[in-house]
Amino acid sequence: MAGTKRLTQHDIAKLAGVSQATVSLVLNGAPTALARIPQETRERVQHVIRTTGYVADPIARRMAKGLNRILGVFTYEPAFPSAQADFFTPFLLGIEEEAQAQNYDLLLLTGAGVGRERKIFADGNRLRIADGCLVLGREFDREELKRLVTGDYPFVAIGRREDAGGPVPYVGGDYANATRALVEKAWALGHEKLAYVGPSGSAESVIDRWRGFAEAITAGAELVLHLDEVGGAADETLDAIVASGATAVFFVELADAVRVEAVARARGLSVPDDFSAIVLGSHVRAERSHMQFTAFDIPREEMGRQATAMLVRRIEGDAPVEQILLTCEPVEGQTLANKRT
Amino acid sequence: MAGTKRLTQHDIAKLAGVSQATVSLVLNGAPTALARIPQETRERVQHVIRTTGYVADPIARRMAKGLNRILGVFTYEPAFPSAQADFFTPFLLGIEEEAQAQNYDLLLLTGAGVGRERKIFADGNRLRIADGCLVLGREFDREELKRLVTGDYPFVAIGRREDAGGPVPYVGGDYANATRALVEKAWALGHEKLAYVGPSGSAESVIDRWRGFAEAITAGAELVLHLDEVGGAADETLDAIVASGATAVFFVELADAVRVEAVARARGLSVPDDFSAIVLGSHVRAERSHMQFTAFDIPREEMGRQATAMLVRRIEGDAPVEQILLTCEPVEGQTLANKRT
DNA sequence: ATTAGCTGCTAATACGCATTAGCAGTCAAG
DNA sequence: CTTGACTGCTAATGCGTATTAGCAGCTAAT
Repeated sequence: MAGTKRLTQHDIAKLAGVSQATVSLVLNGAPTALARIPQETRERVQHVIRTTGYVADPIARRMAKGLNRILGVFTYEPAFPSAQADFFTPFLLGIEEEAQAQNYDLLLLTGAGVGRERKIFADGNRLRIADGCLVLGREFDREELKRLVTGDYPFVAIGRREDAGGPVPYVGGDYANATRALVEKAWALGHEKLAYVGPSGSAESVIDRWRGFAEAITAGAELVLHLDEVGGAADETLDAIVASGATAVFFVELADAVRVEAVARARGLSVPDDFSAIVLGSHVRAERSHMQFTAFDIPREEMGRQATAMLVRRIEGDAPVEQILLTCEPVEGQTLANKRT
Repeated sequence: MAGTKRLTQHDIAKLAGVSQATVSLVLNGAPTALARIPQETRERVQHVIRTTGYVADPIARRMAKGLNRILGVFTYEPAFPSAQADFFTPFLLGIEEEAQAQNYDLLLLTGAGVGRERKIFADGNRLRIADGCLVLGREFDREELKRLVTGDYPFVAIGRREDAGGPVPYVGGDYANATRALVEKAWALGHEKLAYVGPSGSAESVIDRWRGFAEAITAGAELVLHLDEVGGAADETLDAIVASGATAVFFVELADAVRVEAVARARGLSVPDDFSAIVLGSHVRAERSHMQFTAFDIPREEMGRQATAMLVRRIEGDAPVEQILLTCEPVEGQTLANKRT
């Protein structure tokens, strides 16, 4: 490994019989400056560069210029490990695509620490290696977010975020309207007694769903059951649903829907004949379940792409704070019955 | 975005009433040097650092020290886009895990260029930002590989690679022996006429499988059919298999096996009753196929982990070239029949 | 013949940090 | 009271590049 020293512009300069500054100018001088270097000299320098295979050290470049075409990606949970893999992958897909299109590389902020919880500002703030960063995760640390907002470091959140000492630039999914649309659809199909399985607080994504649900329900339908805690025994959840007389059940988590449906089937109940089930979101590998739930689609790749584009805008153009919510199209599915027929 | 200028050690120094050098020493001076700075001064500096939230610029750090705890990950194909996603993800999973354990961040080398083929040495060699890099992909550019081997930049390939101007450090899967084991198992179960569907050349991974197969077959079995081209019409492949009288067919690609089996079933033939099918490798989402093929397992995550560990060894310790082949355990499956009973 | 303007370059500096040599002061031993 | 060792720091330098100011030589215009 210890071997040939890395070539520098100085070496090239000596070989070409010019100064280091000239080499730098030949490589990437402004047109006005380049105009003052005759073709002949330029070719001499280029030739040396080509034959030696010299490439500028990006670190030094960044040192001098202040930018290095790297985007940081910070995830509050490890990006790949199995459980999460399906959650982050679609985002990363879009991010990588757009980063490539914009000619940026990606720095996955990983090291934050084994076992300990991940913090953006934890260690030597390796973040600053990147020109800006994307932040993703189900729940954000509000203190850190505040610090980001107040600071002068370009970043974009994936997923809507409440103001934190100022507006947060983000690209999110419009869960509220998507949820509302599903509620209204259920109402249109004759469902008047509704149940909601999932929390209504904490993370923005959860709040938005509940808000969309709550706003739509004032239109006439009735909320006959709201189970806040998730992941509880599917048995009990089903009991509660049956007891409530709900005809349509809205699940925040696909997993809950899957378990409840399984238990229902085991008891001889049928979805959607005995009650309809609607899932508020799409989940990768949903196809594993043999049942196609009525739901809405979260355009994760597109969110990644747009967030990346927004970040680049902020880095390069000093653009103002933007907040984008992407439409989540409904997914037909087979679990929402028509009560009117 | 335009806002407070980034803090530097100089600012801290002024605030604490010391020199920049002292700040640097307090932050990360060698014990011997630290011993010469009294507790009181150290605390004063630390206090300023804490209250201002200063963090050292990693770029400048790297500039001065030469290392920055970043590992590059170069993929010859885009890492996430759907088709490839399942191929790279398991590797990345292992890589991220180990990188985190070793406290390194990951730089995904992306930007190489839209549309054009990806080259390690393409652009401004952004590679050098990282302290070393992992290279993955089905097929490598041999010229580039040679340049890497000859150069003094630490790297590790994932997957076995032939010498390229010198031995290539890698962590791969032992496909040859895994293949041999499956052939011998088939032989032990009474299969004497074998078919091989898949290429025998080009990429190392393909060569190894064929080598393992060819070596095992000398033991007595007979190769009655070798279809080199893959992805051909499954119909014709099946015709050839049937005509050859082979009792066990080895597939390099799972996809081929799946298609052939489907066509066979459509014709009223059964795997493994009419002929056995063995797949030389494991594939993510293999579970999608309802048939569990007899195969061997490729420990992709472990490969990622070990490659990362090896790379860190090379970066930090100037370790010699290592070449590791991980054992690929056989997967029982239901497609290899016993002919002896 | 002076000036103005152009050409073809180079010297010098900044970027933020790590590191080394060494300075000024104190204190104890000889 | 000189020497040496030790303490508590700082000045200076280098890392490899980008960038700006400007120098020397020449030509053409006044």
